Amino acid sequence: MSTQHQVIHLFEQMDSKFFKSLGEPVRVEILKLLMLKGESDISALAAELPQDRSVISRHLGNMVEAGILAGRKEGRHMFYSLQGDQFVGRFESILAAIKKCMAIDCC
Amino acid sequence: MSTQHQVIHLFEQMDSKFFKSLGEPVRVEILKLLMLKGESDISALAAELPQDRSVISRHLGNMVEAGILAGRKEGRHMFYSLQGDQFVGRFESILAAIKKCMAIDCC
DNA sequence: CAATTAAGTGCATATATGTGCATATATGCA
DNA sequence: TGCATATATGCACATATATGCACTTAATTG
Repeated sequence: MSTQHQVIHLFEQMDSKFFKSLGEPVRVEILKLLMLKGESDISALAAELPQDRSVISRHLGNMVEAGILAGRKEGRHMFYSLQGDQFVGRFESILAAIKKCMAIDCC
Repeated sequence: MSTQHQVIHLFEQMDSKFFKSLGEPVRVEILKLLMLKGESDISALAAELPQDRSVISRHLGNMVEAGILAGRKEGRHMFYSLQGDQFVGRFESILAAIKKCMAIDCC
């Protein structure tokens, strides 16, 4: 078991919106494309995916909401890109918190 | 952007079943309880949650499927516990893979 | 064996979510 | 201004998921 304090700290890091967003395969595909192509607009992403543009648009909105992507508007184009530092930081925080819990005598 | 090889390696680690499981608040509550109380049976967990026992049972099954928990049967009790090492390892693999992608010139 | 207790399953249902089409909104351009 | 392009939104619909109740299955105990 772990101490209450450490567990509470862990679960402050574990945002269900973040995991839920990463739990949808189409969104993960979008993430993959953004890492390979770099910042892209919706048309460029939709061109490589079977879903409708409107669907991609909504998934992108979801990922911005979840703090995974950043959106930048330029003229009539909307460019999306991975929030690299925040994305890494998110996993680092969670991992550090889990390790603290485990270090005690948990599991 | 990152190289295709590294991105592919990252997305081999990112199992949607794992994230989907962690994206459900009730399952996260169960995880929290298991970290605080240690290995527990369904009745003990259900006693601290508003949902029906059958619901807790199904969530526990989901988390075993996702590789988060381990189940151990003892008599008529079914004990569940966090797969601590695997859980940490999962986040470590993902984080390492992300960092390799980021190290290039991505994002 | 009958009764009790723990867990899992079948079923119905409410809600959430992904999807695509049609349309609205916004921007750039001739 | 009129038209084309890029994105977002309203809507309908199919599927997925969470939930609780009733019941079954499994194991202990009288």
